Amino acid sequence: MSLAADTDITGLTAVQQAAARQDGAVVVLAGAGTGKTRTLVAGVVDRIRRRGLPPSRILAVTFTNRAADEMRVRIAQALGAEQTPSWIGTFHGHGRRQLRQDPEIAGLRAGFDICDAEDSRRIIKRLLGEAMQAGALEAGGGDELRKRIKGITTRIALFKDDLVLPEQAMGVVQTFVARYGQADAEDQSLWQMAAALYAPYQAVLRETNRADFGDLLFYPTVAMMRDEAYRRDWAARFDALLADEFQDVNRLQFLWLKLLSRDHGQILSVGDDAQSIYSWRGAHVGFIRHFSREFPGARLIALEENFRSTGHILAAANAVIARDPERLEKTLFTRAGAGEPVEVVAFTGAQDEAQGIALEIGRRLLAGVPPQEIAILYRYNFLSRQLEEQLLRLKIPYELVNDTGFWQRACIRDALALLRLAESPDDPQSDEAFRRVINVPARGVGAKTLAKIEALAQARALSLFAAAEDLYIQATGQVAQGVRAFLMLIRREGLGGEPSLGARLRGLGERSGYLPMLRLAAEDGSTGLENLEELYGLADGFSTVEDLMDHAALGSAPAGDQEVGRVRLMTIHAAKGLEYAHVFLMGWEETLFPAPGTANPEEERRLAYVALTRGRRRVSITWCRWRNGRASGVSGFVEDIPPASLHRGWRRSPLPQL
DNA sequence: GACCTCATTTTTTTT
DNA sequence: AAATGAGGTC
Repeated sequence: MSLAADTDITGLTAVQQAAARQDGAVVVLAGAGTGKTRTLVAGVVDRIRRRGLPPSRILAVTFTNRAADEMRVRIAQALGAEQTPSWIGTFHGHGRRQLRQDPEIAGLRAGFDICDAEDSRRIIKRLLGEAMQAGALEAGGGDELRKRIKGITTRIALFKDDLVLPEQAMGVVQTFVARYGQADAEDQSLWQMAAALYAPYQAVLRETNRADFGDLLFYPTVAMMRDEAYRRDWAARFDALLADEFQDVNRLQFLWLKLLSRDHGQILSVGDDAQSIYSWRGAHVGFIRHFSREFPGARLIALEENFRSTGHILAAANAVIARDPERLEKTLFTRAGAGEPVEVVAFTGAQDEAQGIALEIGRRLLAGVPPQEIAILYRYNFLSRQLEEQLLRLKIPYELVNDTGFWQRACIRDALALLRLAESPDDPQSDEAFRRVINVPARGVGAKTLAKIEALAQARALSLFAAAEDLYIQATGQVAQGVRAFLMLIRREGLGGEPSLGARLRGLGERSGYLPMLRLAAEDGSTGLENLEELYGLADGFSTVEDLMDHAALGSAPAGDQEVGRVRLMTIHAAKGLEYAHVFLMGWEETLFPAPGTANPEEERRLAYVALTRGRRRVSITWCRWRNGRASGVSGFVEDIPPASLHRGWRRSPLPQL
């Protein structure tokens, strides 16, 4: 899709336009490549320009920051920046905004921190440890323990996504086992542990004035359910709601939208049930499939003309998804020609596969295909490994598309923890940050010393930082001196003085010894320094520490992410909503994809559908007979593709136009 | 008691 | 890529 066609709001098809102008509750069933985003953007434009609604009274919601940014840019292009609604954002972003205005509904104070999945896991780890010491729980050690920490954390998140309160959790365990689980003993006990730790976990968050991802929307929604006046207050702020990717909303998100739109019933939701791929995050495809049940009188409009792919690619995708019996009936068609059949190429091993793909990409690049028009998609992240090696070997420039990577890197989080600690050293809210940085670089504070600090903090109701000050104030010796220097640095920094956030971060990094430590390590090719430089630049774009921290937690990748001249590597999930002229789908083996023994085989099928429909002109599926010493056949999805649209082996045809 | 190095192992998918 | 665990040294 060219940029011009993309941004031209007037150039809509009749159906798209009807969808955009439709009044009341409406669900637009928009197949892949049918102009979903254009329609949504046109919907916003229509509400402002034709219906005359003030931009400030329109709320549009997406799942990813990328989608929100794209929508904002397109609306700004159509209407100008000053006419662009400020309530365009992700569910988490909106929830954050609402909770920042009313933190007391969650028992929080102004200035609460948002903690991400890693922070959550740290809390669960601590709680599990305490429960084990008390003999209340048995959670094993090592790998076992790590798995359980993760399992419990994700399950608590699923409780929230389904609007389950801590005190209700025990009662719904069996329901959740049936819905998500393998129903084995391990799964059962994980759900039970999650239910048991849910309340203590929330207590820790509240005591340390923090909210996790789920809380951002959970508390506002619960508050709106319980308190009609509160709900009305919020609902009255908006005249119209618009929701993107509606097939992936979970119960919590659905209810939030419903509570906000109940009074006027103005909600335009857009989605494709055939592309619902986030049930593991609590999404229920039923919300879009039975939309009119929840919004009586809702209109359903289907977009079926695909403007993206050629005929064979669509035929393949249609055939794969046709075997999902639950789906809403809808068949994509295109006016573009038949194009090239989908290729399927078999390899003997994983390395051959990676090499084969790299070589083929090399050929296409030589033939003049721009690198950014090529994407390699895989089911699991680990599949990118060997591919990267081969691309490096052939000197093919590539980019790992990984939305959240940057802000989760250890060095970025360390730097931010330093800043958080300097901001409010006496607040227990900063304890997690303290734990993170007190011994990086090494200052001789290990587990035993930390335990001593924690005990003192506990006994005297101090922050860890304040407790450490007390402990070290008159201690002597090499170690104590190093720690004391660090404590004093933080204490001084708190008094402020540095002009910009970037400069403050840099100063802290320098004087805490963090940057010098990285420089020592940099000789063996560490990327930490580059990342930090990027952080310093980005940080200057924020006016408050809070804004910076929120942004870091909510995980949008730094801009400058749209590198031209690089082949893209990503998971199928990450590719949703994107399109490329040339798409490689690797690892299509029956032992890998669909994932064997999955609780939700239909979702794997939809994932295959998403994968196939990313391609505009050429789609190439690869698989190998041996991977990790195990034999496998080709994925069943390949068998579903009509033979007429399938070609075995690379096709040596002249390369089609983009 | 703390810290270093080395090897091992891991992963569905992510806001 | 990063988070562990073991085993050895200071």
